[in-house]
Amino acid sequence: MVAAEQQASVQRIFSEYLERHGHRKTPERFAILTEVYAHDGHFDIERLYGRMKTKKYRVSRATLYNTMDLLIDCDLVRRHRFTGTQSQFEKAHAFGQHDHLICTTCGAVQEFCDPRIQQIRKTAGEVMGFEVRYHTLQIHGTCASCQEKRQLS
Amino acid sequence: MVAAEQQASVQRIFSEYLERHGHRKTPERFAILTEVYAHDGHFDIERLYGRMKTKKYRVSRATLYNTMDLLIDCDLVRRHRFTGTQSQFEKAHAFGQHDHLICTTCGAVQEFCDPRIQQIRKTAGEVMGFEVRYHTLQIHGTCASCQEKRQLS
DNA sequence: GTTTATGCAAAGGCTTTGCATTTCA
DNA sequence: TGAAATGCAAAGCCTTTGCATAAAC
Repeated sequence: MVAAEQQASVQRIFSEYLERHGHRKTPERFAILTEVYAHDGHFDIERLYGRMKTKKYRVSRATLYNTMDLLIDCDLVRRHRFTGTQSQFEKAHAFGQHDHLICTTCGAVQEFCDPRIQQIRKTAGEVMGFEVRYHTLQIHGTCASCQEKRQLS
Repeated sequence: MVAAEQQASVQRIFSEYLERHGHRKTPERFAILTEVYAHDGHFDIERLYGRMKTKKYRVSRATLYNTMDLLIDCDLVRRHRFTGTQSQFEKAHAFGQHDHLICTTCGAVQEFCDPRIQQIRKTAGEVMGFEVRYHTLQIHGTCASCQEKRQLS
């Protein structure tokens, strides 16, 4: 799927979600969604705020926080709490499920993918009578680069 | 392992850790470890602070935060960031590895265990040249109780 | 006797809240 | 027109920091 198609797709999903829940379709909300889907990777509110400030849409931080909640609720955005108090966000639609390796030394975040996690999700849900919506798997340790640096010292 | 043996074991581990890293063996540090291992389940700093205030040892919040960092560093305590900004902690020694189901409706946290996660850890580490230390797997969704309530309404 | 840890309070950083103003329906 | 969203600034909450005091080594 090319970027333009993806934009159209997520805009439609968001629009239907807002309608279904009786929320208003404000230009700010769609502008935020557009900006979120214009980039790959993780971002925090401050970075998103900065990116939008330099463009046509200047939205308040409060609106960014509110809109993130909506986008998370309709599964267009995922929230991560890697470390510290600051939340990291990431677009979640039409992307392969992936999880994260987090280096406890340098803080770098790498992505990886293992289909076996789907089995675990399924089993856990069945055993506990839990309706699974999404998961977060973080593997913490030392990245290859920091392992090398440690050897040298 | 009975509780007393476990206490002795983790106290020794902590003592050796402090020695190895040139940290002082203060009574506060051991009192905190004792209190942490006196209870099951998750706790936050405020709860731990409250529990210790009612007992012989009255420690400052700053010392609790500092000591948690040490206990995490020597793998006696695990930190969780389930939701919100507040960290949850949990003793980590001599307990079966487990992961968490988190209800997005009521916030309840259930534990579950699936040995297949070990394979994923292993594979991810090998493929990415990553030295795995620990992982956190959270499955988010709706718990059985909240599913029932939703049906009724 | 030094150096490190503690305790207290203040500062910090991210997030939420309150309220006046705007705008969608 | 009425209800909901926005923007701004203030307030909140958890956590970290600075510094004087106390204690480990």
